[in-house]
Amino acid sequence: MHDIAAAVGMSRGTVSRVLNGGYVSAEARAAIEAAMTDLGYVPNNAARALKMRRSQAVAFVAHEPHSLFLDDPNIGSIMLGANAALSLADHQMVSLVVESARDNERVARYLSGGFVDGAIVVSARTNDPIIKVISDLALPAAFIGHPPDLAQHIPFVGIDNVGSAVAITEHLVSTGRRRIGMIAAALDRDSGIDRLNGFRDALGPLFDEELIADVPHYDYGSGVKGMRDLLEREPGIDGVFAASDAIAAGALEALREAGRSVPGDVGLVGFDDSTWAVRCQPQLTTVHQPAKELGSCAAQVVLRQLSGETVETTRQLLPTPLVLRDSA
Amino acid sequence: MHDIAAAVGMSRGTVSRVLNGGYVSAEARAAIEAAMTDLGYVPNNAARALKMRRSQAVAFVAHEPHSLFLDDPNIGSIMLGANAALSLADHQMVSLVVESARDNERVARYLSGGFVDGAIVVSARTNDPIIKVISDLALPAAFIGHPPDLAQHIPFVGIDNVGSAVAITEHLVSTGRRRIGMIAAALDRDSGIDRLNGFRDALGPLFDEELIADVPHYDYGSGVKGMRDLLEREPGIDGVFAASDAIAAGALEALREAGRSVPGDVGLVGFDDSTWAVRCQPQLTTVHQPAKELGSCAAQVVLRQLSGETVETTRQLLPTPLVLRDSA
DNA sequence: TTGTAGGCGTTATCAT
DNA sequence: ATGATAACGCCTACAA
Repeated sequence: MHDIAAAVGMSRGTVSRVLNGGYVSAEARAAIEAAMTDLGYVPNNAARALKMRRSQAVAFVAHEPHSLFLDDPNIGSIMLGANAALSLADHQMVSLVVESARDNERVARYLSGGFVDGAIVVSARTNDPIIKVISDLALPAAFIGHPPDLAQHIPFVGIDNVGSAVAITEHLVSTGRRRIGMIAAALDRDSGIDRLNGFRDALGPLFDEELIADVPHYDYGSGVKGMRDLLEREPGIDGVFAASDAIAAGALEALREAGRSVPGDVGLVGFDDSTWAVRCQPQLTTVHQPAKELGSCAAQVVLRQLSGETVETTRQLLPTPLVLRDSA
Repeated sequence: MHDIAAAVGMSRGTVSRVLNGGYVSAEARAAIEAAMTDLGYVPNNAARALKMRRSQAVAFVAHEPHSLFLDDPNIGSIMLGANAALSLADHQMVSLVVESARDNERVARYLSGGFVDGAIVVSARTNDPIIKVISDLALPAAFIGHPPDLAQHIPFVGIDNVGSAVAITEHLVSTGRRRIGMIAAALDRDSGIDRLNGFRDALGPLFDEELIADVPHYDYGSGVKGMRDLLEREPGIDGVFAASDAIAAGALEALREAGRSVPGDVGLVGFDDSTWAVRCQPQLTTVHQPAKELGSCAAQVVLRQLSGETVETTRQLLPTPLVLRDSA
């Protein structure tokens, strides 16, 4: 900027003013703009951020992306939704991946360093350093997936896993199934626990502890393993709630190899309404998870905080309509 | 930093030295560190970046992520590979999504603003502003997926699409197939064109223009559409090269609905060796694409430039071994 | 309408 | 071993 001010023989103040839209004469503006393209001037965001205490950037922090990226199509949609909303508000979304302890540490530093004005955090764990940093710095933030239990004041946007599980299970019952099992996944996260609880609640007296297969992840492999397990324990099983569509797809495979037809012999339902659901044969009846909306909603929440609004609803649940297809 | 210097009655210079490891007495260091945790000091990266002209951050720019995230599992693996490599070198990967013209513009500004020291760019198009920015600023960079045609000096890491296509096609021929078609995708990108060219080369006199189905994207839906098309044009088809595993999975579906067995009636091969390949029934014979390595390799290239090394090999191809499974 | 000057939080070069 | 002090590139009163 110094050089361009010198080039046109004016002060840097004036140059700054054409950048930020202050009072400047038409001719001065023209000359300066000419010089800018001429000398290939590019504003330095780092300097601007330092002075303004604003970077116009918002972080999107994704935990455990390994499994998420590969088998859960949601994270991509959530990102896209968030990016679209931030983009509209002229903010840059920068997404940070935390896979290792080292990452966790570094990302925490990054968040507190003035490079971002706020953060969207998906599926953080209870004791993540990230949570502490955000809380300590009062960094405008929104959580997706896990409510941040040790920082109740941080806004959270998610879905009602219990209610959704109840609804889909009731659908299974309404189709006449009586020996209904569940492939429950990720019981170390509350989405997993909630879905199981919803299932149990909805079934009431029909619930049988023996018909729960407990698998680690929301992925295809876990689905085939879980279904085989269930079939072995109860050959007469006639309904299955898979904790995710990917799991349901795996279950479908296991059912096929066992010679069971779907939905003839057994009714099968999933969760997510991801691309899996329509790839399967038969297509899956499932719970629609509004991934894109989750992302854009979280972005809005952060943006509102940034613009000084105090966010009132600290805990926001998006609707998850049932999608009835062919598998049950 | 000012406050903590004041708190211990020392100059900010000394405080800075304990941060960066200069000469400082044990007692001074102890006092300062105590004050730091006490006052909850967090270093300001923006200021440091301004002074050092180094942010310790590298951008990961993903184009057209919509289709990539949803149907091409590669982008996730590439990201993870890049992140791992950068993480090891204590650099923060920040990934930027460009979906709209607006995004493109904003990302270009972001790249030139001093927030990042370099960039990894995946599947850029010829006339992306990004390319110009990188070239103009001489920003250390590496491209993945598309060689940056109008900036030949920017390093590129990728795979040999032509060679890989030749190899997998020859395998198809070696299994005795004679009426071999291809579901060719993304013919507006050079990966798409190269795969088609490899197919044509390998087939020689066996090549028949009529047996090429041209579909827009590397996704499942395109696969079923493409295969139906092929079956209609040539019911006697006995071999198919799908331009990606997702396409092959779709083709499998179309073949099943047409009552053709794989690999009995028709041999089918894919490309990518993504999770699709092992989910299918039968599992796919395909070309292994080293997604993770692509990412880490690109990261290394950028890191080398950052450490002052002049990168010699500006164009680097990673090996793509054939993976023989059950579909051909 | 334009120039001047101070400061945002760091690091680095001098002295001391 | 430590303290001044001058940048880094930008914005913004305040003055002119």
